[in-house]
Amino acid sequence: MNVFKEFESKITSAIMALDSVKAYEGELDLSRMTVEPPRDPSHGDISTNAAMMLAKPMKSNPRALATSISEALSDDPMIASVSVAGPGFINLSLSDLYWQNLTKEIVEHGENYGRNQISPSRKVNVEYVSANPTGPMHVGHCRGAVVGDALANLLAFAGHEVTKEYYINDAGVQIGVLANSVFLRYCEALGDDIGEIPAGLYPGDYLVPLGKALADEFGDKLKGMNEAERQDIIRPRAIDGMMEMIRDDLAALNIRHDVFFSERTLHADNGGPIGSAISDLEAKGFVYKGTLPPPKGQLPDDWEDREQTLFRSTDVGDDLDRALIKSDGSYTYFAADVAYFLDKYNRGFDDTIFVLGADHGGYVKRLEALAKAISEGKTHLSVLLCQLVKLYRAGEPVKMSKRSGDFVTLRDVVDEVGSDSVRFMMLYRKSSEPLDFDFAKVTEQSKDNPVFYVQYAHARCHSVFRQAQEAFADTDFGQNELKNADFSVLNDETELRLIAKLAEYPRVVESAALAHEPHKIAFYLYDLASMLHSHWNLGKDRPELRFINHESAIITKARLGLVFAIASVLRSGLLITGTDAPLEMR
RNA sequence: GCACCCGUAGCUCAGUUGGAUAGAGCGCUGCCCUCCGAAGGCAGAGGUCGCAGAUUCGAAUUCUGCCGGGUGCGCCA
Repeated sequence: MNVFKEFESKITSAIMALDSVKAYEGELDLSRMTVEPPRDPSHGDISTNAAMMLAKPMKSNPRALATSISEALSDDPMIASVSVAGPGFINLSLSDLYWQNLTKEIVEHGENYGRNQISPSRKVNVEYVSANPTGPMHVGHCRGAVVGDALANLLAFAGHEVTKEYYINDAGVQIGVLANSVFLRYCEALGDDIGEIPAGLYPGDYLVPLGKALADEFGDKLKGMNEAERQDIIRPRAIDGMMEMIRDDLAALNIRHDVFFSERTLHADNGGPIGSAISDLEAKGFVYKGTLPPPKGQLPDDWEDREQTLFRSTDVGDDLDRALIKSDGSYTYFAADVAYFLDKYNRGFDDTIFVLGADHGGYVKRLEALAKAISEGKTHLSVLLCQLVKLYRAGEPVKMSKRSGDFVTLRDVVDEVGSDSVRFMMLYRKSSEPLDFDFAKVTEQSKDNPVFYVQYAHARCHSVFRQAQEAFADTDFGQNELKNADFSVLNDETELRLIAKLAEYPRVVESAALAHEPHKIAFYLYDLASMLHSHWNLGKDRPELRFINHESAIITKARLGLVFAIASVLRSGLLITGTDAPLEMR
């Protein structure tokens, strides 16, 4: 179903059948051979570098080799013409029949066209968001959330078995701070005048309901307890409350995780899971006691050498060894990560992907080192770093201060501009590229707003169906009927180019999945939408090309098949990005 | 000081993993609605792919060194 793979194997067997190639049996490496659409459509439908690549090891002239390969290919009825161009490219033009048959196939598969491009399927864990459960989600979390979710959708569509995971950082000192902040709100709910929220505690109003709930449940009993006792009561309730809020925020962005993994569970039994994870590392020879060198730049004032339990991560690619146990004997945050990764590894994931913000860039090498050390190279860990987002309102940067809850929450943004706009905008850029997000622009209904443009194309397709049904009241334009349309009437150059664009979709899915680049889907959708709009307008100059041909149900049916195919791919891609594919725009 | 990310049209960005004459949107100029949704389309102008070397049939893409911008950098989480 992937055109390029199909012709790759045709080309490969044509090459292997050449006498001049047989002489080199087993010596030629075809792994660098490409079979792809040429940049310039005038060069045909498919281009390959095969001859240029093989010329050197065969001590042959690339153009001569290309000529003999193309002669071998020219018998194929699906190939309309073969030509040799430039330094030795072989360009193929496919026959109309090939594209017509492909249209039928796409109609048959509908939204599943392009699915399962990658085999064998792998078991993949994508961890994303993992915001601290101390408050509502911040805009800063937005990009990683969307990119992670779309990446997970993409990998699943491409054929992997994907788990969407959220790591709850519910074990650090920030949870103690959270509990104390909630306690203050509890006192407030009991009628105390709490005045200004002291520095160091979370000031947000979102804690007020939690304080009230505690007052309802416990009356004033908590006041009589010491801090440790009441923390034991408040912490789990506070964390649950925060996670409930975060889940709501995520749901507003159309995000649902499969697994919420709690850091606390790693600290159970006096940190048993962490202890045994460290023992595991130790058994593999990666743990020692020692001191770390001071940082190279300016020396912190309170710097002192301390002997600690360290992970020899420099043996597996890190810049510095990493501390596992603090000087007071407790575990570092990273130690919990060791146990967490071991847990994932034991759950059998072939790939472990972390989607992190650019401010976590310094963390990448130690995670990669961790995976190498624990799995001894058997599992693959990768980190997708998302660069920061700058907010603008009508061209002016939005000021944000963390003080007194004066930050922009994810919910504020979603409520103002809508989930679809947020998601698509976050995906309409390579994640390694910083992103400017302008409130005014993303609500605009114009070409400048890509999500609108793509959704409009999808709605337009369905508008054609509505119109066609009016024109041909007695004709069934359902999927089962359309797939049996006579596609031989799709023979205009512009129609065939549109089909050729659809033919690229599986390839785009594959390469986006392999490279962990969900933005490629968004860009492809934009291109496809653009071609649809363009073809639509062509119907003004050339009425005979309109989708609906009032003289002929046969032509209309075939063209509606094409429209159906386009709408299916648009919808399929929009589903990966996690945005809606509306039937009409209002 | 070190690590990671980024320098492509006036602006915001793509660039099929090393391919042919480097593309799109915005902005600018000029066109297209008696006609399936003009919320759209067509055409034009606009480039030393940060700089300098290296690798090869071939480099925006790979390597090295600079320049410029961003993010981090001992037990935080």
